Amino acid sequence: MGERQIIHVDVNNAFLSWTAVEKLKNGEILDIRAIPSIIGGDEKQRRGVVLAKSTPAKHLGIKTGEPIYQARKKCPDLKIYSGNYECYRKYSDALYNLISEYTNKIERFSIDECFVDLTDLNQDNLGIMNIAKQINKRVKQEFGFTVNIGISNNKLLAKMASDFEKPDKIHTLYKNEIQEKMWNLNVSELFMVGRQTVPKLQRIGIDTIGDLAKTEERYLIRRFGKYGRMMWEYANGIDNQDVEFTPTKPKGIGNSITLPYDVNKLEELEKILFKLVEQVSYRLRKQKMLARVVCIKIKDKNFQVYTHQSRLKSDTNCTKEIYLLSKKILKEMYKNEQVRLIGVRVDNLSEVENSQMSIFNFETENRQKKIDSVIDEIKDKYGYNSITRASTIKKDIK
DNA sequence: TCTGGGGTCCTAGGACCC
DNA sequence: TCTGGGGTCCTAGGACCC
Repeated sequence: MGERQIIHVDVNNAFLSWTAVEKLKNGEILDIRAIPSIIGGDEKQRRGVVLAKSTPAKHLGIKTGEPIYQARKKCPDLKIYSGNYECYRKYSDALYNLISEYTNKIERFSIDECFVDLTDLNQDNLGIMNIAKQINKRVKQEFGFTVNIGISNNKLLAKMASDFEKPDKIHTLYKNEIQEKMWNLNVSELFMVGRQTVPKLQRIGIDTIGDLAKTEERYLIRRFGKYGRMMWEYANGIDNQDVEFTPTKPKGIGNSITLPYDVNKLEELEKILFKLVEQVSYRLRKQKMLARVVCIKIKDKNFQVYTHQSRLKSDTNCTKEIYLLSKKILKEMYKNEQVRLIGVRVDNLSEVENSQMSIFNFETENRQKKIDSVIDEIKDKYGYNSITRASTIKKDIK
């Protein structure tokens, strides 16, 4: 069995670039990629974090995920734009369709990243490089945004390679290049080594990816468990995971919201919770899936997060049933704190086909099912917000 | 006007069973 | 009668990713 040929395609500053392209298409003169600018959430709604930044903004030290007010301190005349998920979806699909012309073995890793297995094309390294160049060039010409492409024989190395110098670059990271191109990097650059782990590694004398690679594997396993093994393998460029090109079913579906102001009334939280449940169960039905576990998350005004979960009596995707359990969990866990964020997620999902309906609530479930499907149809036809349950209309939040 | 939202995976501890 | 040990399931929390 020969080596696989895998590339990782990563859109440069995706949300920001896509917004820039859309603006240019709509006749604006200014290319926001050329000035210090960010895509950010709504500060009035208390969602003011940096979601994407331009290269000039990056050079001023602005980081993704940081509060906008902090970014503004670094650059007082920073231009801030809001996001538009539908627009992102459009460009993401366009990119995906372009790559589909080469192979269908594409794993959509996120809205702006994908892995592509090009092994079946029977190309040597040079041939793969030429395909990468073609994709890179075509995306730029046909859509107006740029991508980085990483090339290697497994996903991890391809992803690491696409993260090298940006934007609009192609890099290889074959096994024989690991030492030269990857080992000198700071260990924080390694995929899956995050903020919490870096200081732990530094404390035991590991600063670079090379340091990690040369550390005894058994020692890392003893210290970090499974995660230690993974880090060691990644540092050594070992990764056997396949490109998952058949879309996989979700393991869980959640919806949470940071509230514009802190809330400490149970009835008010319940109303918000209903909206969240309505959306979660709608998406669950769209996936033709059933849930077994409901989990409620609360973040209080001090950013303390806690969760409580409970099992449903039987698998369901019925809005009312999921809501009734959600409400019960919330009531049990709620200690009258000031709530900043509330969320609900369903877990332990299964496909609708292999489900059993509980005999005991067959009748009520049947009636609820009809209500759900009628509401779903209206939502599909006239838009998600065209209809909601009467109880939530009466006293709208806010 | 200070810190989003959607995911996946892992771990630790307790309950329970044989 | 001073109290093993393996296994599974469940819950809460936390790490990481984009």
